[in-house]
Amino acid sequence: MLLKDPNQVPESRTIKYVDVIIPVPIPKRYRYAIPKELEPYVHIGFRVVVQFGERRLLTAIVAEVLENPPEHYQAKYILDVLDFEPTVNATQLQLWKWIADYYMCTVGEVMNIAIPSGLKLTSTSKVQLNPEFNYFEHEMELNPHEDKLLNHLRGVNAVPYDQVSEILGIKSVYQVIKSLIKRRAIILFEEVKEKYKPKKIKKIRLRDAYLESEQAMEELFASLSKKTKQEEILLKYLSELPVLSRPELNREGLEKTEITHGGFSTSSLNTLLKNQIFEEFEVVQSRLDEMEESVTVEAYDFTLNDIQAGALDDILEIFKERDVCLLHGITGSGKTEVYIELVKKVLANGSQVLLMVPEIVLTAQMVVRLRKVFGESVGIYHSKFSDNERVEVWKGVAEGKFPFVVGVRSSLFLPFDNLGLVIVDEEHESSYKQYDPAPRYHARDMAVVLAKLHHAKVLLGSATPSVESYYLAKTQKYGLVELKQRYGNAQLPAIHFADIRKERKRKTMKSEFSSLLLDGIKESLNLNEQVILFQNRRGYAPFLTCEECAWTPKCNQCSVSLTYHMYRNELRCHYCGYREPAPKHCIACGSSKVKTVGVGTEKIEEELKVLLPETRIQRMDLDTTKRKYSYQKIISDFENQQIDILIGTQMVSKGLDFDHVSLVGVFDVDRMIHFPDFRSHERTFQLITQVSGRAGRREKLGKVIIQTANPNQLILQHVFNHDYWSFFKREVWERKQYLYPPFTRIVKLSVKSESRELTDHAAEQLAVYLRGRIGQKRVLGPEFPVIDKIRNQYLKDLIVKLERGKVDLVKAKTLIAEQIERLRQQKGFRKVYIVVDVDPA
DNA sequence: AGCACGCCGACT
DNA sequence: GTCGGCGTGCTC
Repeated sequence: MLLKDPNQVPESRTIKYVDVIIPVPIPKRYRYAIPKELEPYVHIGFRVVVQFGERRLLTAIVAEVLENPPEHYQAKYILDVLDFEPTVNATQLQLWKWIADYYMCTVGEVMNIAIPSGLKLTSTSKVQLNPEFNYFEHEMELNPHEDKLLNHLRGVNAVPYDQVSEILGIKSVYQVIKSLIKRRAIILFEEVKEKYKPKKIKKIRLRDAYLESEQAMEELFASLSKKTKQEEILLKYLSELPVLSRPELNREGLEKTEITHGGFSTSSLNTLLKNQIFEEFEVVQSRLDEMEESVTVEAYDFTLNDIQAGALDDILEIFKERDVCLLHGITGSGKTEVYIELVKKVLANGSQVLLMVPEIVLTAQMVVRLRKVFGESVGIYHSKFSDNERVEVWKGVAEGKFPFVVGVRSSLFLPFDNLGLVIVDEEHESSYKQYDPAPRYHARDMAVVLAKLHHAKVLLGSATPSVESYYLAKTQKYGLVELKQRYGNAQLPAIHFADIRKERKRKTMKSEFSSLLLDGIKESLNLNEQVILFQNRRGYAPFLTCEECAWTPKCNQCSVSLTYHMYRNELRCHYCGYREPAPKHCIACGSSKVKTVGVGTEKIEEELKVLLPETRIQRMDLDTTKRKYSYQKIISDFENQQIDILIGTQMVSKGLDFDHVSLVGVFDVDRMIHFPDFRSHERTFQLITQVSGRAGRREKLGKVIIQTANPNQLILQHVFNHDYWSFFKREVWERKQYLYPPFTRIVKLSVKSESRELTDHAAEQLAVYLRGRIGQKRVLGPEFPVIDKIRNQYLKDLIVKLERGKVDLVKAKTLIAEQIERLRQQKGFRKVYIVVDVDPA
């Protein structure tokens, strides 16, 4: 690619300009000039290459084309245009802007996560010897570094800029390079390359000449009669592809690997190619099909039952008047089928559909199902996809190949141009909220915004709707449809509580297992049924402690204890990833009485292996599912009853349907209930209800055993009765009392720095500013969070509560931003970083 | 964010 | 004196 000098003076009178979005967290607008010859090719949404600062090249998106030059500076020129079609359409740009404003970040930050990095360019500076430079004439003027670099460059083509410091063995090389450029000894240039490469497969086919007549083919065979290897290859080709009877198949050709992997000689094939009997060609192949190849699922035939059909009608009716509808359907009520019918209808109208699902629900199970119904028109957007795969989905959506997309959070940003419907499944899931990096957006809420931009409808689905969404439905902002019966009239599972306080007193506990739960497990196993155990904490134990001196290993960089992981016998920090071997003796006093405290999935697994030695047990948590397909492997093993008991974290609670699970056991609910967060009750209700939903299918009644120190807690009673409504009423009452969402909007500000004192001072100062401008009562804190140091950054939080309907949100956010700016202007607080999280999860 | 510049201590 | 560390300011 030829790059032009950005500072070159324009030859012509009228120049156009562009304002661009650059992938950088700077809130300013940047305006560039368009060179005359590129002018016809520059349009809104196109990618252009711009120089930003002295050394950086960036991929920018054209946000606006303008007639007038900037007033106070000389604009640089755009260096190149990368597209013939817009990469980003106008609606996407509107969404980006909306998100940047609402979540208080820059459009550049939105761009950064919105487009796959394969659509961005990498710019790597390279240094090269100037061929016109005569080394020997100037040898004496050079300092040792300059001399060393030039000598190195004489042997090679070009060297990446970052390698220069290695070559010279010094850190700051810029002076050396600058001086050499001045002497015209070297050239510094930027090499720009498109990162996305389509996957190509090599194919071969017969030259057409041989298919034109039987005679040609006979002559070919005759010429090969003594060349056995080559003849074999020809025969193989003809047997795989009957081109003699159907010559049109020759266009398709055969994959080269089919020949070479079939034990045929590569060199013979090469000879055939060289002698112009075969020809080689390449086709672009999609990477997207690999995921499903291993999975088989029976045909997915269904008809909606009366209740589902009724729900569908209700939804359609609601959509006549409202844009958003909440589908509250208890677990197992068959929401997915309702979605599918709805999607069919919208697609038939010629509109696009986006179905959003939380990360872990999007498994091969679901994908294969949807493929069965919608075939090639479904695009899948999963977070475990490589960047190249993402680019393929992106392009597929843009080209209209995928009118229907199933995807995670970030699929919101795909280049839809005609959305008719967005479905957000498991709408309550907190994984729809992105925390790091900015934009800290909520995909469910942004789905509503996206749909509005497209004049499309939104269906939110959940068995346990978020309090916010259900409140909006109950106050008539959203439509509401409820599915209160399980599909096929199955019953909701029966909930039992194992009172571990009583069992401990009676000494009927076997380590972490109550007798009620253990007997339940045995009973299920005896009936050849499966069991799911839920413990929402990975590792073996959350910490170690010395019985003699109470010493506990802590993370150096974070204010947490280290979690003990048995399978590697190491201690790990779940916040920064630090690992070290587990100590045999107390580091403080040398005692060997180091004990684990608390319970994680690993410990449950280990104890169970001792209690039930013959049983096939599998653990499913972050540690066992890191590889791309390991999650699916576990799921399919469990489905095929290769596993009797599945122990896991939240992962086991989501969206999966198993036919033979009769019992679900839940550990440690009390910790969940008493977690210090205004959403802890909501989370507990959702999590237990979701995981309970895995128990029992069709005619079989499932059973759930929850271990708790106090079965009388109100929230557990709501769970016991499967009573969402009572849970909701109580929760709404509390939130109204204490001014939490949906009655307020929360903006959380986290102050971060390398020193506790600095963080503390900055947070206190910020609180003063905010109270002065926003109002005393609206600002809570600052408070040190429970974990007040992560990766050597000290944290202190402030909460701003803005009453719904009373406070002008836009104004309030502007005020908040101004106070942050005001703080950052102070010399002493330059090293303080403030994270703004709007609507924190 | 990244990158350059400038000012400072600490080494040949 | 130069090297590299860190604080500061700018990027069209």
